[in-house]
Amino acid sequence: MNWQIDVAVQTPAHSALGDVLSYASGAPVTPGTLLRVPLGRREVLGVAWSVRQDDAGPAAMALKPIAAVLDALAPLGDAWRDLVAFAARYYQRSLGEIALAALPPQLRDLSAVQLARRLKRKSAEAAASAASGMAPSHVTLSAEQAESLARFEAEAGPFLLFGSTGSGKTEVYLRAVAALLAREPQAQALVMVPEINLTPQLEARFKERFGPDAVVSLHSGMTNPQRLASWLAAHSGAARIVLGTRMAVFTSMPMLRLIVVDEEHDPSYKQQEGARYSARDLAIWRGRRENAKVILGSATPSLESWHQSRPAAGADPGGRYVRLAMPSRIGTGALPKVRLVDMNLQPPKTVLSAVLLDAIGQRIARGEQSMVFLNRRGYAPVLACGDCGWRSECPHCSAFRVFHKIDRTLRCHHCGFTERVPRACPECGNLDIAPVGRGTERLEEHLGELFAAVRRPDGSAVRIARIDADSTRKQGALESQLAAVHSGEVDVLVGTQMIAKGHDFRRITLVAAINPDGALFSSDFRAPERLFSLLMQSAGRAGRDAAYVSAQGATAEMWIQTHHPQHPLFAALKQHDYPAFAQGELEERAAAGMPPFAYRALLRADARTQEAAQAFLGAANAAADDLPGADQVTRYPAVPLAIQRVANVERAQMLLESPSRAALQRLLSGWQPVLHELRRTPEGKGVIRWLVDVDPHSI
DNA sequence: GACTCACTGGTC
DNA sequence: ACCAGTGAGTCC
Repeated sequence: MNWQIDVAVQTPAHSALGDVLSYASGAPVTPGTLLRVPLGRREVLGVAWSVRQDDAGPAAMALKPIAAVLDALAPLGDAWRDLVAFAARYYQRSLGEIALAALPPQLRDLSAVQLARRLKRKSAEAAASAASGMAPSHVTLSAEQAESLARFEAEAGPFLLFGSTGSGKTEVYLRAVAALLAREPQAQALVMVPEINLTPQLEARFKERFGPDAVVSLHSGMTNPQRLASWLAAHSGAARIVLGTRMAVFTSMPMLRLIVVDEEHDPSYKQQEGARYSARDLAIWRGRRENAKVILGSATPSLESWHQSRPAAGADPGGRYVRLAMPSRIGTGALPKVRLVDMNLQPPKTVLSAVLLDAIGQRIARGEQSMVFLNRRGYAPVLACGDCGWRSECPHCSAFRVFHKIDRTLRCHHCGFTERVPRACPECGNLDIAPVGRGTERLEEHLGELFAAVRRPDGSAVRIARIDADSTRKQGALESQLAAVHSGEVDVLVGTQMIAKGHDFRRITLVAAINPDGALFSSDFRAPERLFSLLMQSAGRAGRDAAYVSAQGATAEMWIQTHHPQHPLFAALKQHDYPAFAQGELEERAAAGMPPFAYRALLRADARTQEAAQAFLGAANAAADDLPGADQVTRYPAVPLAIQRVANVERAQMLLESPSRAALQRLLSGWQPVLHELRRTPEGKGVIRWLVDVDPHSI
């Protein structure tokens, strides 16, 4: 008896190979089973996708036999394979690429025997550790929380939990999970957060409530053995709750019944390399496929989710999501007062306005903390020569290298190229080369000078700290720096948006955005949305500890320095009025035919020269004319990327746009084989790679 | 995408 | 003679 097994292995979408490779087997294999198969002269991990009896037909080609069956592990379920297949189709990647990326990396290196041994050890450990029970919650729910939970239990969803910072969204997640686990003894829940940094505090809260054995984490900051252990626990059903970043959306969870996507608006949910999937959108799809309820939570939802959760009105039947609103902050702490500083009224080149400095000074005098953020790390974004006009360009990229004063380097933030700062101008030898503009390092230094003479209530010197990607590079650095802020060792905290996300700084009563204007008139249509969300989140950092704030008699404040104080974005922000902001943005998007009222995709080409990249895109554009769906898709001409060259690779892209998602999908799938062919033509010469980005985040 | 292999140019 | 680095071709 002979069987033909079609296997998903890691092959890219742009290879001439099909989605699956066929192998011979003397015995049938359940689809979803992990296998080791020969591929060229190596042996790789694969997933059995489909199985056919192969007795009748003459062997068209001699198939290689399967090398090993990893049958110690339960096969991956139909639902998991459907999710992988959907993601591969929708995001224009190969089945194998998605499937293998969705499995823990260490599985690739284990033989059948090693895996079996490992599983045996795991099950012995599981039997030894006594099942730990749930700790009941001692928190009393607010009326809004109770109402949201009641509707969550009564309706099917998907749900958008629109709750302002401090409204207690996490408690709603915990209760929803607790109710599920109590009701169904096998059920599992998946909880996603945008950043690795946010997993430890969430993990602590979940473990406290559900016991340490019920909860596992899954994110790229873990070691391979840790990831494998978590994945196996999820796959076997032993772990009731999986916490993770976007990659966790693919975790095999046989009894998945609930998916939470916290801070669903966060751009981190969109993978930006390899398969460019949106974990939030896949969570919705997966929830529907597996009959799991989905909660998207945010204080500033993505406009897509906001629009999708609009209530019915007149002829409009409304969106597909159920909107649950929790507008109030828990406790007595009011939302912080938003104060705009009109920088047009300040002396030219002012970095920190006198009024803001005064406000920070008052906080210091009262022993309170302030947080100042600037979205640019390093000392200065450019180093320039005053004589000859030399500037610190990166030789490999079309970008400036950033001056880092701490280690006296010029670093390219795009390709990593680093050199020591030259003593004199490399062009003309002039010794007078100077930093232009400012980053967090310089801001930290500047604040230090301004407050050098100021004393804290106990007479000691003012302490200023900085948190950004540079200061937290070392393992555990972020934790220790956060701890220093919490313990009150810091008076003024300087940082990038890293400090605006999620972390509770209870004793901070002032938050300031120094220079957020760039996003107001950016060519990226999502920039205002991101800015609003960032400012709202930052404001949410202030005065979270109501008791502390009122005991101090202080009012929490959010300060914004801007040259455009009349901008409607700030008007909405002052009122903490996300709905007003969203309505304005959505009206603009509808008028301009932009997402969520249109669907988009990008085709990008990387090549040795810009001409080669554009020639490829031009040929691709011409070849798309007659494809199905083309009549409903607008194709824009190829343009260089904003940062045209990175690491000596020239980049160009073209935008596709359609009011119909289906038409766009049809065009893209018809295009795929054409693009493969193109690489072999003269127009494909010099193209290093091409890629399709469906629902791109920035263009 | 990951790998191998054949080929290049550099060095001892 | 030996290698690191690179480009082209293969993978059921």
